[in-house]
Amino acid sequence: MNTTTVDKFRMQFSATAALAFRELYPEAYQATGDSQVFAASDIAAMIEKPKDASMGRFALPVFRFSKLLGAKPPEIASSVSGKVNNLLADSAEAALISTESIAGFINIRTEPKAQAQETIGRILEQREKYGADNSGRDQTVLVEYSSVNIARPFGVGHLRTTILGNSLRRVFGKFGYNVVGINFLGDWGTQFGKMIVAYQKYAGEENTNKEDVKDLVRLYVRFHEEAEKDDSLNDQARKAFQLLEQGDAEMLHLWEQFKNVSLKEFHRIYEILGVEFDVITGEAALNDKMEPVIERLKKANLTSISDGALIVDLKDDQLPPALLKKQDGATLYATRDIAGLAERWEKYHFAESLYVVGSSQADHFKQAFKVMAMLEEAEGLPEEDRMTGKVKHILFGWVKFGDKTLSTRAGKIIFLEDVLIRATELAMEKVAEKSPELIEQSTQKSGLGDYPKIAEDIGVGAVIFSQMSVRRQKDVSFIWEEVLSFEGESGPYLQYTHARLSSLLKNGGLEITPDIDFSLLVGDEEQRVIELLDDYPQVLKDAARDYEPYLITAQLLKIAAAFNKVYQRKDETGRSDKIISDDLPRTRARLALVSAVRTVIADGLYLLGLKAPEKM
RNA sequence: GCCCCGGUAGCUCAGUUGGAUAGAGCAUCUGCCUUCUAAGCAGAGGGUCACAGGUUCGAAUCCUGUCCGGGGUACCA
Repeated sequence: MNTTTVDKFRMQFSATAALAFRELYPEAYQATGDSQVFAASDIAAMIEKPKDASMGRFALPVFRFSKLLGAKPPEIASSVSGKVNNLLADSAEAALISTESIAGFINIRTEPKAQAQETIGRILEQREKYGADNSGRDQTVLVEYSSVNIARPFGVGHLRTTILGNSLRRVFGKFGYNVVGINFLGDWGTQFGKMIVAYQKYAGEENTNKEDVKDLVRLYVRFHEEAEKDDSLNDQARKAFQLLEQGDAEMLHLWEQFKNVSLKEFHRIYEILGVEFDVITGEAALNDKMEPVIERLKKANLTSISDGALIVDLKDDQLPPALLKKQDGATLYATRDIAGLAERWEKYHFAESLYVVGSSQADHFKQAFKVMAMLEEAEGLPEEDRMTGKVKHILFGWVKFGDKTLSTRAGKIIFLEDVLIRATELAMEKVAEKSPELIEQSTQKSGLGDYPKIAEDIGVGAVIFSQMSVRRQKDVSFIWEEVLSFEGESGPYLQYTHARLSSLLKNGGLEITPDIDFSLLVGDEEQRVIELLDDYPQVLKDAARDYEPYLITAQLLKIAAAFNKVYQRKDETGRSDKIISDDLPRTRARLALVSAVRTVIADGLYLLGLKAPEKM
């Protein structure tokens, strides 16, 4: 199991503090025993991070001991802090931590050299495995994401699920899970009836190129316009889908055409985004899986007919019944997701199955999960055979368009590709301005057109970052000037820092080894960087626990900022205090730090789905 | 109506398992490139944490109510 430096020190402090309490307050200790509040493990659990890093590596607030010990918090903090220091002075590991008390808090500092040695040593040894562990071994996690609709545009609205899911897939992989990333395409349903009707009616007069997704989208939009005026079109669409579901050859043929054109297009976009899947399937693949589940539900007496539709009454005032079949007998979205739940459980027996889908579908997933829970209950399955509690809806907010020019064109589709192209164009301008030689040397071209790969990496990085810098639940504002900003908190800022680190290592030209003089890394700025690196493994765990990759984004920004501070530092005379200098031991120590920072930033960028350029 | 989510600096957001003077970025203003990438760094100004009660030694954080915004509310997905 991977432990961090601060964990180790925290345990040492907690054990010593427990002893200090015992010796200082023998009466209270007698009364409560160490199984209550004075056990090292209880104290460890109370430890928190100081508001400001300069106050110490970690802290113990003692307010809650006040009543029990009949003393004021500052007094307790002061005496316990003193006692701990005394006890530590006698121990073998004497000087590794020290404490001081301030207004009810005991602040604990770690000895800088030890902190540096432990953390940097660990990163240099473990490299890209730093922060990884095996806690997920032999367990399968399914992550469903992207799940775009066939024959519809890949719009910016789909960006969030795609980016978020791709990142979660990688984060779980870091912990040794067998992760299965699933792209569950919306390739079935009444919408295809609409497409088919639109195609049959308008393809001729609109001169449609059926190989072009944008043309198909145009037909789809036209259908909705016409249906506004003529509701019978919707009936025709439902009819067409019904025929499709019954296996009508002509309908199937058209459906396959639409599907192939879309898939080709999607793969191109995924390639550009660097998004990967382990399984690409779709609702249509569940066609023969729905009846068996419906049969199970019927057998369990959970179904009923309401207004001519086949439903499951969820016995819940908060949830409407789950519809399995419409009046006309055709299936619905819920039917397919329920069938999918059953199928995936049977196939994978997952530890967790995550659905990365927008918050607007919260009720839909509650319904589907509830249906399965009721079914498992009714069938009396043993606990280990139930998926209940293992399936989760990983919801996220909308992508909002705050930009005025866009909102006035509300309803108009914004193609993701156009966003990516614009970002890449801007990145290219910037590269041309800063490092023109990179464009001249560039041999690899972008999938977006005639752009050098480096411009794509940066532009796409900026777009991905815009989706990964905000908490999941929150709506994210899509504001062109912010998405395309390459300064401050941005993807390119992280990438730039990575390029700078890479460049330093190259210029240094030294082999990076852990046998350096760690006492050369005890400065405040260096220590700040090292502490943030030390926190990284815990951040990864939190990101996995909360399904929140943005935590990684936030940590990388802190690390990059802290490092850039070291990089730009000036000495007393106002000269810049360089990483690489004539002082060989110092250069070696600093390059070891550079190398460790680069390892962590590269790893984090990978987990977020951004490229980590060596130069830019 | 009911249910879910959100409301923190001019803007976009962190901070919400209760803790120490509420933090970043953008924008505005002031500095810093003859040697390691200035896509950077240093600094300034900018706050009724939507509002009102409550719990607590301590509330942006927990509870109750109100207001504002977004979403959902069976035959779309």
